Amino acid sequence: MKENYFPQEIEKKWQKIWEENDAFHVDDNSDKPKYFALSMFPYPSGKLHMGHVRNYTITDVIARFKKAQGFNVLHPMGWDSFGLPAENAAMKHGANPETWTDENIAYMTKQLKMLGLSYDWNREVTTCKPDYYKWTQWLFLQLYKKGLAYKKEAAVNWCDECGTVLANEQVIDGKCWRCDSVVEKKYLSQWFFKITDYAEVLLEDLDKLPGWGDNVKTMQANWIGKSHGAIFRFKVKEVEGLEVPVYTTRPDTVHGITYLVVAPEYKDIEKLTTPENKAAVEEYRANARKMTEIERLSTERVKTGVPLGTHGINPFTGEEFPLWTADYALVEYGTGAVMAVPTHDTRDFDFAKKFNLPMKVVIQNPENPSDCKDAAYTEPGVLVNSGEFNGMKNEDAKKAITEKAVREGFGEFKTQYRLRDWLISRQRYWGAPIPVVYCEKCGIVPVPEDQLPVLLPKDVDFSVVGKSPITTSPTFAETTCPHCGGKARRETDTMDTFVCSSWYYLRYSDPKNSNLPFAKDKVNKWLPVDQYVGGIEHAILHLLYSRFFTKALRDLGLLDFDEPFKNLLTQGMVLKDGSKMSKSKGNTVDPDEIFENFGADTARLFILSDSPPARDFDWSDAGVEGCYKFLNRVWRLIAANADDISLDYKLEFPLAKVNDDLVRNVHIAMKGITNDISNDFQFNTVISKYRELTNAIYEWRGAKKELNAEDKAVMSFAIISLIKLMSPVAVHLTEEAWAELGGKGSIHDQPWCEWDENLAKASSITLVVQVNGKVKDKIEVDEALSQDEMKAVALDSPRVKELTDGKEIVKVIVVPKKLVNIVVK
RNA sequence: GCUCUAGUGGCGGAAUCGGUAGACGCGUUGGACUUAAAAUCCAAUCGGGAGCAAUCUCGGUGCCAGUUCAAGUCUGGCCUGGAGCACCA
Repeated sequence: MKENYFPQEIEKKWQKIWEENDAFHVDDNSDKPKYFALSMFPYPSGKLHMGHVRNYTITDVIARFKKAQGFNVLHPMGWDSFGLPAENAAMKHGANPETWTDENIAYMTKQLKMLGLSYDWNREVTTCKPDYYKWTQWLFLQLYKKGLAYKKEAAVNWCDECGTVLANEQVIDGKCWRCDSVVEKKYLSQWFFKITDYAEVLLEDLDKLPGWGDNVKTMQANWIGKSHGAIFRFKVKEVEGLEVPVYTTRPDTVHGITYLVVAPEYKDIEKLTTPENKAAVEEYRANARKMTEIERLSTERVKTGVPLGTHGINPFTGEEFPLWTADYALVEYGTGAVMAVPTHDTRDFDFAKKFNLPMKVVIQNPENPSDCKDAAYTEPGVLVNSGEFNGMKNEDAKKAITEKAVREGFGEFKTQYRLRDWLISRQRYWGAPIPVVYCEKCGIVPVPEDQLPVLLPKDVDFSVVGKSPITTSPTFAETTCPHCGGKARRETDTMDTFVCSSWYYLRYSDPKNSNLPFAKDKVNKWLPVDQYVGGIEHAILHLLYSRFFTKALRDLGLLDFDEPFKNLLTQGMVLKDGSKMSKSKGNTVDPDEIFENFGADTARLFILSDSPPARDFDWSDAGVEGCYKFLNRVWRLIAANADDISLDYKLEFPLAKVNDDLVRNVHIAMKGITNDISNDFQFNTVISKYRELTNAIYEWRGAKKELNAEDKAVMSFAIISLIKLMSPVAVHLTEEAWAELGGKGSIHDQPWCEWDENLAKASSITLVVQVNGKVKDKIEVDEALSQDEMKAVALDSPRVKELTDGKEIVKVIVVPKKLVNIVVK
């Protein structure tokens, strides 16, 4: 074995061998229990960044650990390869998005292989390839048949920079999630997925996911935004037969209504406007329409609005109140109209203050009544000024008042969700074409399944601005109706890339299937994913969409499980000097350089070493070097002792004779490392245990001059165990060492180590002796000591005698195998 | 504002059940080896105080209370950072 560690040489050698042997091939027909370890697949942007390295290393170690533990592990990789950057790059360089994407995939594949990841590349999935997007289109058709895909005219978020619409979830602070430019409102006819049909079950089933972090679950719950309340319908004094329904979560405050607000886009707003107010209302609405999201937000809660001139009638009191329009009422939520109770809602209060509208207190805290002159009172209380409901607790009144409305026919109980339907149309080229045609006679006609895939046209001009390049194809749009054979036009919109990534994990179970997206038995065998690892930035979008897809496909009978991802690990960001690595800050670290200078094993070890996976990780050059030095230290340890190590060592002396600390230390490490990986993947402590064991072997070896036969067995046991324990992380070094020591096959096919509970602890224990809760002495004692004996030993300690001399011992607390606390006065 | 999450040495972090706070590493300092450097190895490293010294002593896990023989860990209140949502009626 070479004296020095040359990672570059070793790593290339083994990567080649693994590839030639198809070493990580996964067999569908194994007797072993299955385990599906999944990383979020990357967008092929060009090069791997350190976030990828962290993500894939974590999953790889999990996959290898589970494999060693006897699972049949599915650990695949693929490419989320549709999307705008490819199209932009094509425009910029006059190339084709496909070429650009293929080149990036090739480069990044090379990098992934250099990282030594144990992927079964036979199962690679690439969303922009026709053999994949054919099935994205097919799934669209299934959802369409079920009524879960539909087209409607809607106010949409328009990003001018990207020339496309965005889903609600893709608008961040009024800006585009991808290019950061300001998002505008536009009215367009677009395709939607009816995710709202699944709002309740998407919320409820979060309880079925104990393996997800609470942060992600609450984010999803907040996004779905369930609330309980009531609908009340108000008659309009000036317009016979027209009613304005409102949704409220505070039916208890209904006697306090002093005005009512409808959104500027409210459907009946024109009927509700009197001729005298028409001009002002029109102007207000026109302004609201022009406003971008960001402008609407930047008004920072300064309320605006204009009166409509008409009046509503409160069926509970007979009182009349004015109708207004204001943009703080949202047309998409509830009924688009709000009953305003300024005394008990802060927004209504602000609005009423500004426009000098009347207020009426209807809820009070009897202990500390408020007149609501300076602020709304939104706490619980008792009803006042509310007729028959006076004196009732407001929580009880919610029910009683709604019941009255139900009885008298002007209201009902209502559960409301914030979640909106998922807008999937994109006016872009580089996506899966939506497989429908528009026929003059037959209307919307889905493309028959046997005509899939609808291929992206190649004869397009990428230099066009403000519209989709796909529309420039002279051949694409023009087609015939599959139904009547007449003239028809193809849909030129493509699907949001999140559609493609909402089902890719299912395809891994059966990636080559040309008859179906996946066979039912295979998908049921491999799924759900046992461990999903990825960034927290996908907590809402991708994970919610994937959950929706899984549930919809279950209802279509395509699979038999409810949730796609059993356990979710959201890894923290990789930082440099305290801030996120980014090209603009110039603080990026190129993985290629790390591979070249230190090797992939160092990169893998370091990225796992300093922080637990869920926390942010601060990259430091010194830390990388520290890990490189450690691997060198391990190498030297093995190389220096290689001649004394035998793979068929025998440690066959009776347990009682095992007073060798090294043997115990190895067992302690085995137990500790196994537990640390099993409990929340605490790789940082796993690596500190590698170091402890390495230090212990060095120390043990340093204390001996000559090794006798038994020593050699102990040495062999220790070093081979270290190699085994480190094999999921330092994948190349351990493989080389295993081979050099004469191991057969691959270290990565060896079973995980097993330890003896009796040996996985120190031979004696340290009895901690406290006086009044403070540590005063430590005594090495036999573990078998009874509680009385422990007490006796503690009281016998000279230190204790000294400290308790002349004092009264009030109490002695004995914690078995640990501690004695003597309480004195 | 609401929801989630975190707060421990110079730094990253460790500490199954409430039971030795600071594992392991980085950094720093001193030393060995070397003509020298790199590499490597050894030692020290939470703060204050006492002592020539071994050592002893006090304080210490964001802040303030509480429960307990015993609190980084449990309870109540507060402060700060991070993330998400945000006029959702």
